[in-house]
Amino acid sequence: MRFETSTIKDIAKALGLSTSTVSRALRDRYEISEETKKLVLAYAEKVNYRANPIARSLKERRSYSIGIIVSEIANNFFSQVINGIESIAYDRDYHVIISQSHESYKQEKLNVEHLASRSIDGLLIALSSETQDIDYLRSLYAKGLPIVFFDRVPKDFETHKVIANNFKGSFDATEHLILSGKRIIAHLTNSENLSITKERLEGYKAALAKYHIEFKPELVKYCQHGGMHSAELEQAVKELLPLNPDGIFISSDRLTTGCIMALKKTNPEVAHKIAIAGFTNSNLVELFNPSLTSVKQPAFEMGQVATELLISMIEAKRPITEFETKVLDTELVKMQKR
Amino acid sequence: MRFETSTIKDIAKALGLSTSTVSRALRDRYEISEETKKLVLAYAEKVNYRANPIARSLKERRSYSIGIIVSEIANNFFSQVINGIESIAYDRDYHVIISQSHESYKQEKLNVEHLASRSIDGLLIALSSETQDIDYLRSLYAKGLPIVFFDRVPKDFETHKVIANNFKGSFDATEHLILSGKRIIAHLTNSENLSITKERLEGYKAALAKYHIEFKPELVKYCQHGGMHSAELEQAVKELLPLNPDGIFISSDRLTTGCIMALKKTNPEVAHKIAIAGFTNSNLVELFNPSLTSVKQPAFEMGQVATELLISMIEAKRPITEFETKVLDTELVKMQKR
DNA sequence: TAAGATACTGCAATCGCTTGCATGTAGAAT
DNA sequence: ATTCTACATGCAAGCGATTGCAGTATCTTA
Repeated sequence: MRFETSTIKDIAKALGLSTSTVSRALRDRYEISEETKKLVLAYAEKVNYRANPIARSLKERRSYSIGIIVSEIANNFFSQVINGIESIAYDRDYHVIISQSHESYKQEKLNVEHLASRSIDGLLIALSSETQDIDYLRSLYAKGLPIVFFDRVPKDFETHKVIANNFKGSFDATEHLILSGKRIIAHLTNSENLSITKERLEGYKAALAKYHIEFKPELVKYCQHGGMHSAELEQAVKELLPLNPDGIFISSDRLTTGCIMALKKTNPEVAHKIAIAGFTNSNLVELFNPSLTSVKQPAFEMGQVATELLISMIEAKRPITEFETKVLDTELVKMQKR
Repeated sequence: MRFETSTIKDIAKALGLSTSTVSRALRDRYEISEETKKLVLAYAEKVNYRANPIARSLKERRSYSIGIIVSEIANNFFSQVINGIESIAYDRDYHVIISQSHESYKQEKLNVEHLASRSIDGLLIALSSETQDIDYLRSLYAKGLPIVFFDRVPKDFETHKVIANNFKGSFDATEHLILSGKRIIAHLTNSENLSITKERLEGYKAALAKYHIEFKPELVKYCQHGGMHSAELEQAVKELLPLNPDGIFISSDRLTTGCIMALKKTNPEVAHKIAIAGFTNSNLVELFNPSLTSVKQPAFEMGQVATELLISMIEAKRPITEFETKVLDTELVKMQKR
């Protein structure tokens, strides 16, 4: 099966022009007379001509597409980020190619390298929870692949980054729990590798400190796989409950929903007694039972900002030396009274 | 900024061979001596050579990528389908490019045409709720673009299709409501254009008929935009409530969550009195309050089957004349006692 | 010894598009 | 009449990989 379309050559032949003239007419170059342009444009329209982007990519050595790596698209936060990315990319005539790491380092590396070999012009990436070694990214970056990190960013990698104000988001959520009378506040969080894990832990600690509540390391549980495995979560919950927490602050979308699920499953009787505050961009929070206080990240905006930065890198005439880390504010959505 | 990689030419120069020899060695052709092959392979490995897929696509007139159109990736059903698609596609060395129609016909058409011009080898599509005119798809299909429809399929379009057993899924859900004592069962559903809407309505009617409950058209509410706008849903709920339904059967993922949300928002006092059964692939159903009975579609499997069919079309030596419509069974997950 | 078989390797065209350079024409300026 | 400028168009190379055909070297076989 072959997919047939007309080429610049067909147009040239039909109009008795050379391919160069046609190409230039289509690109509206000054060398071509208005008359010829009209002729070409009209004919191109008639045969529904579409430039072959593959050929153009080969010639111009760029593909007008940008790669995205997230852990899961079935995650409210990431799918909202992707919507933000698309909204900007399509306006600027870029295409996006989405890949999922499923929180696996191996998968992430494979996907990135696959994308890179498919001539993406730039990469937007949120690291997987397993990722520690980012040398493969450094090497691609050194070869000239523009990269912008968002949400989960590496520590020492000089490029643009876009993150939420994780410290403040965590601080606010924890403070909210404290102000509603909770004193034994557990913290369920992601892999220690992640930037967001560290920042959110700091916010949590700071809120405790402000109200003179002692920080107890045993109240912090890390989930290596970011809640991808329910066993991991149930284990964490099982270890936390004997410490009698009256509140839990949870640091990611998947963990938040997963933790409530685990609580309900393993200890339904206490599920309603523990106040929960967590990061989540789910638009179904209002339906949850037990209900919770959520920290919403500006996901859509994050995607937009990251994409703008990436495109600016891609289209930069000369190497960029000044990099920004944009920090966007989160929003605290307090638990509904019921 | 330019992204530098080594080409076949570089290898040829370094090894004092011609590009054709290198190309043939890499593709393990019989004309090349074992010795030369080893040499080339070793060097290619050393410089981390990756064939430029753009160049290969141009030469071979195919891109090894397949396009996907869904209404929203932020939808459990679709994101699971996508995971199924990926699982097969990557195994067969295809890449996937995902686009969202956001339930808009215009957007859908735009995206499909964009994808087609980017030389996708085939298309997997679930129609938007607005879509009525599929001539643009017919024309691409006629030009040789393989297309497989899933979930939301058009009526008269001769190609492979993969759908859930919507009739049975709806029948089971409605029957379940009846067996739990409900008698005034409303039906909240998608745009009338969609195949799934018709099939699910039939299942609903059949269940009513089986128990000699009269079908009342006024108990059926259509949402043109598939629940993309909350106003639309709230309006539907507002019109339904005066009819005093004791059960509602809802026919799509987004509508199901949206409807519960609308109920809670506009009429919290009755929200718990109405039994709800609906299609949804959300993995958070257990958290919902009020809880509900859900019809789960075999989303992952649907993606897999559709992809296998599509790839078989793409790789077919001669035009295909026999088309299949695969029907996959749904699963009824009954409401949890609380 | 000549001719054929076998094993390797390279030349060059091709996919569709872009673009530097050369060419050609007409009118204006010297 | 000669030179210059402006405008319009075409030639051909090149992006990276694939592949039909041709060429060379070595070895068989009659």
